[in-house]
Amino acid sequence: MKLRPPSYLVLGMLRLGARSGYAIKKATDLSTRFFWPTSLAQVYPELAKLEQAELVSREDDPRGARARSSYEVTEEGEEALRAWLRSEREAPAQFRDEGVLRLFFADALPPEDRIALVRRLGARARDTAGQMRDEIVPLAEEFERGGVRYPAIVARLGADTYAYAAEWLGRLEAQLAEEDTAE
Amino acid sequence: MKLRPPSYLVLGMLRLGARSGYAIKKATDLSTRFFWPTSLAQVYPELAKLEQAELVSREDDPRGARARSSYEVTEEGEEALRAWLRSEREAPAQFRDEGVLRLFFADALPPEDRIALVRRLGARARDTAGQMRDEIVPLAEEFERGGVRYPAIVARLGADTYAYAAEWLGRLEAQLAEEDTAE
DNA sequence: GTGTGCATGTAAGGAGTTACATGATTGC
DNA sequence: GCAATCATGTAACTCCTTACATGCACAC
Repeated sequence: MKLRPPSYLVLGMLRLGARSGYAIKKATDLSTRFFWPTSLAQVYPELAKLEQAELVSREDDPRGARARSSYEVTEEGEEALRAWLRSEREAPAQFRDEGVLRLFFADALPPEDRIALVRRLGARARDTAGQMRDEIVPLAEEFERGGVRYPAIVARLGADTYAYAAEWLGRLEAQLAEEDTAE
Repeated sequence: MKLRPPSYLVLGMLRLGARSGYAIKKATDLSTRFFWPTSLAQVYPELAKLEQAELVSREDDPRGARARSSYEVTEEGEEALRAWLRSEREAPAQFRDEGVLRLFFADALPPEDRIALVRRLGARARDTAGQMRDEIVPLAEEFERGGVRYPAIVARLGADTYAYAAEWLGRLEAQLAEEDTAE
């Protein structure tokens, strides 16, 4: 079985304490969502493949009459995760943002529409930064108190970087508004 | 025809002076690559669809014996581009970065490997920032001298944001190194 | 009793990439 | 002469998302 980033996401989340496929998906929504989102339709088949490869082990763990599977990372799974974490080969980061694409072509708009576009982008960046600061970072810091540090580090890196971009766009907006009134 | 971001990418690049499918792809590699990459296998079918919808017009424009199509944005195409630039609806930004995913799970590694991982991430961010600063920004500034400002604005936003992330990771690396020697 | 959350999966479709296929032009 | 670049397209494949399908548990 060829392991890809979604495999390591599942492996890593199990290692951090998520037990079911559902829990893994929920955990990603509260943490890796901003740099590696996933869906249930990815998680369940991935778990099945990892079980077949004996990188995770499965146990029945029903809640009342409702069936549930409880997964754990095996020793081989841990080893595979560490090997990936150490490996140098890596696909380049992929960023796709329709908002920035709009900004790139903004010269086609009249000045007031350009400023509105910059304002919208700035507001969105502020929103994202705020969401990370208020929702993602505090959750990650609970793990940090338990000795698991890196989720909090990544959360702060994300929050700070988005905040930086938000400020940058704020300054641009102010500058454009000034130019506009100066005429 | 339903227009999606790649359609507007093609439309916008034609508007900025690219004439052929090949030229559009080359232009994206030198500008939008970091927030909206594309491939020739996307550009050519997109051009054909846009022509059918009469948002672009095509002319034969051979170079010697080699056939070439020269495209131009029609009035309807301009209008469609402006409508998109003004529209508020927008898919959320998508960022996928295997490097950051690794960092998120870095607690599974021994301290020295964690530092090496942070160092690699920092170096990569510095590389990207440098590439933007040295290759993308100067090219965009040529357009700026011709009155087309936003490609340069976006290039600077990207270069500055990556530089910020690179510095952030540099500080983290220094801090981790200090903790490690302190023990 | 009812809505929200927990829980597990499959099927179909969309978006984008890499590989394949071909050939002329230009600069060294 | 040869390599890099210009130029156009198609086919196959991968990855991922949305929609579909189902049903229990728990809190209000």
